[in-house]
Formats: sequence, C-alpha cells, structure tokens
Amino acid sequence: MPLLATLPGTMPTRASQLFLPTLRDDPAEAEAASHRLLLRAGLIRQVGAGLYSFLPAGWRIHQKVVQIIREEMDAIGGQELLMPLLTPAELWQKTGRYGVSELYKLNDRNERPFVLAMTHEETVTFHATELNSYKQLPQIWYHFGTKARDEPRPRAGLLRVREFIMKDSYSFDRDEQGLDVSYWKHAEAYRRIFDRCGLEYYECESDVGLMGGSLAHEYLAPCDAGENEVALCDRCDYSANVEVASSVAAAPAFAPSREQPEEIETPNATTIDALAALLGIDPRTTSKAMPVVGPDGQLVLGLVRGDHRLHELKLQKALGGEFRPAHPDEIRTAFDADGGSLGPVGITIPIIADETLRTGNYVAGANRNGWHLLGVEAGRDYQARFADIREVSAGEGCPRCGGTLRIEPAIEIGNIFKLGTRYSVPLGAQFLDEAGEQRPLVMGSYGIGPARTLAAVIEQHNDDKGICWPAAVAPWHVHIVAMNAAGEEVVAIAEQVSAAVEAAGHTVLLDDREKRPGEKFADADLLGCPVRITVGKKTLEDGAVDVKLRATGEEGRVAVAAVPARVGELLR
RNA sequence: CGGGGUGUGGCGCAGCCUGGUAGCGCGCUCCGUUCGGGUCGGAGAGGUCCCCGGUUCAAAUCCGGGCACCCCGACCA
Repeated sequence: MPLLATLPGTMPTRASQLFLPTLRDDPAEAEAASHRLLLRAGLIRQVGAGLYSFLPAGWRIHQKVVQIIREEMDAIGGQELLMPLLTPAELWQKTGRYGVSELYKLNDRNERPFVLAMTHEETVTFHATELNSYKQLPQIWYHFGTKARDEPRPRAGLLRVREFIMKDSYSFDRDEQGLDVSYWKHAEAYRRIFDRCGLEYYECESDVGLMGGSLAHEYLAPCDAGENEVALCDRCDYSANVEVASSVAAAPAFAPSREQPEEIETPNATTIDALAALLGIDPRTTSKAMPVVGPDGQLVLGLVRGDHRLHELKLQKALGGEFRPAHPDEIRTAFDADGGSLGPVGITIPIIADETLRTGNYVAGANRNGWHLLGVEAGRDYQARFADIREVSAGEGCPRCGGTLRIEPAIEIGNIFKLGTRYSVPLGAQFLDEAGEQRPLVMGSYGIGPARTLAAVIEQHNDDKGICWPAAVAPWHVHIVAMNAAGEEVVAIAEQVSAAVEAAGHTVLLDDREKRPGEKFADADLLGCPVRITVGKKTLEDGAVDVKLRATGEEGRVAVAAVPARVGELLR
C-alpha cells in the first residue's frame, strides 16, 4: 500500500469500508424528491414517523451545513453555547406555553413534570437573567440544539419531522433600536448562509403569529415539495407568504347601479357557481357570506367576493382571535335563513367585509331561502368593517407595483423574529440602564433547520440519476471511481490521485469496491459529489484520468499530474 | 383529529377473493465468468407472513380488536 495513503490526514474515505447503503429501487414510502434521494443515496434511514438517523455520508452533509451556519453566526458576533433538550415544566408554565399541543411532556421518577424543548426561548431567557447591565448588551447567543415536536403529521422525509437539530439564536438588546440592528445582522448572515449552500430562496415578510412579535421574515426555498406558498411578482421583487400576502383584484364589469337592492328568486342556487349560472352573471359580481363565531362568542358575518376564498388566518387577525364556523342552528336563529342564502342586508350582527367589496354592486344572499338581492352596495345597503380577509390568488395584481402575481410552493428553511419582551418579562430577565432603572431585555429569535436546508438543496439540485451537490455542502468534493479494483496498477494510481487531491485541500471518496463499472457510476451519480474522477486501464494508457462534473456531465481527460489543479478549477 | 391506503427475508412486490407445500425480482455468501454505465452461469444463506384474540382438523389467507407506517386534509412556536 502506498505510504501516503496511510498517513493521518490524507486518508480518503474508502467506499469498501463505508456504510453507504444505496438502494437500487425507489423506496415505496418516499414521494418528495429529497426524501426519495436521501433514502436511495444511503444518507438517512427512518426510525419512526418523523424520526430519522443520519448515516455517515448524510451526517457529513449535515455537518457541512452546520459549519457554514456557525461561521456566519460567528461573523455577526454570535456566541455558541448548548442548551438541553429536557427542560423543567416550570419554565414553560411561566411563559404560558405549557399548553402548546406540540410539546412533548413527561415526568421523572419523582413525578416531576418535564418538557422536551420544541424551541429554546424559555431556556435561553432563563440564562439571560444573568445579564445585569446595559454595558453587557447587545448579546447574540446561538446553539445547535435538538428540538422535539409532537407534529400532527410528519411528512416528506426531512421536510417535517418530530425531532431535529435546529440552529436557534437569540439576541438581547436594551431597546427596539438595538433589536433592529441585531435583527438585520441576522438577515445578512442568513442570506450569506443560504447563498453559500447554493440555494435559491426568497426572504419574505411573514406572519408574526400568536407569539406577539412585531416583525418577522422567513426564508423560503422554492421547490415542489414545499408546504408553504409564496406570492411573487413578475415585475418587482415583492415576495410574501400567502399567509400575509395581499394583492389587487381586478374589478369586474358590474351591472348598472340600482336605486336600491332588488329581490330575485333563485331556487336551489346555494353556491356561487350555481347562482352565477342561473343568473348568467360573472361570479366576481357576487358576494359570499360566511357566518362565524368570533373569539368573544359573538356571531360575525365574514363577507368576500364570490370568486374569492376567505383566508382563515387573516380573518383571525381581523377578529383578534380564533373563530369557528357558525352551526346551522345558530345561522337559522340569526338570519332566519340557511347557509347559501345569506347576505349582509338587513341583519344586526357585525360584518367584516373584504376590501374588494368597498366599491361596486353585488348579488348577495337575501336572508330568505331561495332568494338573492341584486345591486347590493356597501355603505348604502349595509355597514361593514373592511379588512383584507381573502386569499391571494395567482394572476392578481402586485400590491406594490401592479405587476402580476404568481404563486409557488416553497419550503421554509429559516426565520427571523422580533420577540420584544414576550419572554423576558414573564421570566424576569431584566437589566439596569444608565439611569439605574430595571428594564426587560428586548429579544429576537432566529432559526435555521440544517436538515431541512439540506433537503431543500436536494429538492433544487437533482436530476433523474440522483443528487447534484453544490461543492460547499457535498459529502465529499471528489468521488474517485477505480475501475476493475482488483487491478493493482489502477488501484495504485487511484490512491496516488486521491492523495494528491486531498493534499490540495479537497475531500475524497475512493470507490475501491470490486463492483461492476455500471454500478459504481450509478452510485456516484446518486450520491452526487460535484467532481468524479475515473481511473481505468484506458485512461492509464494516456497517463491520465477522466474528470467529470456531476452537475453538467461535462467530462475530460486530464494528466495525472494536472488533476489537483483541474479539480481546484472545477470546484471554484 | 377526519378521509384513503399499506403491513409477507435487507429492498421492491406476488400470494389473501376461493384456508392445507411461503413465492418472485433485486441485494447478500461461495465458485466460475466478465470488467468504462447495475455482465452471465451455477450453488447457497436468510422469513415470529405487524401484534393479540376468535373460527377451524388446519389461518399469511376468514372474523374481531389493537398497533405501526404512507398519502390527502385539518393543524403547523
């Protein structure tokens, strides 16, 4: 065996000894591209629903992503630490999150209640109580910590799981201005991280949720398997999760305005489609009424244009809390009519109407079964509170520039969030300012899931043969295929090339297995290291090897001595 | 939580309706062959048929209950 190959630090990974169980067939359970390829390439294995082990090659990739995140977090002054998964229930009781349904709860042998952390705001704020002075601020702390979440439905391999490692960081500032600085520092770090990972992504303003923050962005990587939908403008850089996106709906041609609404008999027309067909009108000139019971227990009528869909989250925000659809008997009592014939005219319950309905005249339910009203106008025929409560749909106008919106699926790979004092107040994390006054720390929290990031990379970088890793996150830079591995000369040259490539600073997987060429090539394509080098009799006749770029398929013969330089060029 | 589906060697599946010998392809081991895109031939190893209960002389198969996993939806700090 050549001496070089035995020296520490110059050992390539040998495929003959590597636990890399690639699969020839697609696993039956895998639907999403990343899920299928992670399993087939031998990178992960499922242990239970939403529970995965990273196999050696997969873990290398995870570590690559982690290291990129670490470098960029350190670059903005982050300090790495580590917090436990198992946490006392008391912390969660103090912040009011003990009731969250995703929390895994358990008791110790003394029946003391514990929680498996789903995120670490509670724990980190507990530590932040040791920050005492404005002189110590700002601080950014981060860790790669395991999170456990009792997800209602884990899915698509690593895209939604019940246990995962998350880079979560937390900033502590004296005031909103300070928080703003920490927040945008994170945004910059996140852009660098995802750029380095080779991801296409959108930085979107997102919903602050029920956590009561003041600003949040999420980083969404477009891909078919995504669980989120992003609205994107074809003209400007507007991008927003449909949960918060707004749009300009084109106005239809309305019927001529009437002096007052006119009743019309509409037997059996209890859906917008049926109504529009019966009257021969544009569904966009109708309105749709959905009675709901708001957070205070009061009945409220939500009103949107006939062709629009009510957006639950938006209505929830407009109502100030959760709501449910009204029951049929509640509807009967309040409207003296049934669902399908409801409208805003002549009722006493409050109305929340979508902004679109401010102008124009619409066909609306008459609150009399089998009848509708023509020419209903907001303001004249009913009074409503207006709000944006409808879903954005593709083809509508960009709220910023008037361009056309399209909607794409995407996966959330990171988020940044201005928390304010949501956790510092209940957990008593305060500091003393110059004036000697006690003030709560102003916090931000920021998350990235390395595993989800890596899955998103696969979603965006694959072909019919397998994965095409960007060099920065590839398990190895170079995959050397030694043809006819029993041949001594081929093996010797393969090891020599391997050592030279490693000496130039690149990592190598050396396929020294005694397998047929086809199988080795298939595995190399599947695993997707950016550069493949083939050493065989044919190449050695030329004193050369073949160097192939996985992503493009471009291949060329390169003299053995020139290989490190060529590899360097390709990986740049 | 609602709907749909699947549980049979490591992987992908057939067998189940119509009860009786557990089978195919891939992979694995050994021998030979072949050696630049999953070669060919031969010989082998490997299975509580998800679990529990019932019916029956006899259950992978029929019946009851449970569990697990997948997909759709709800949900998703």
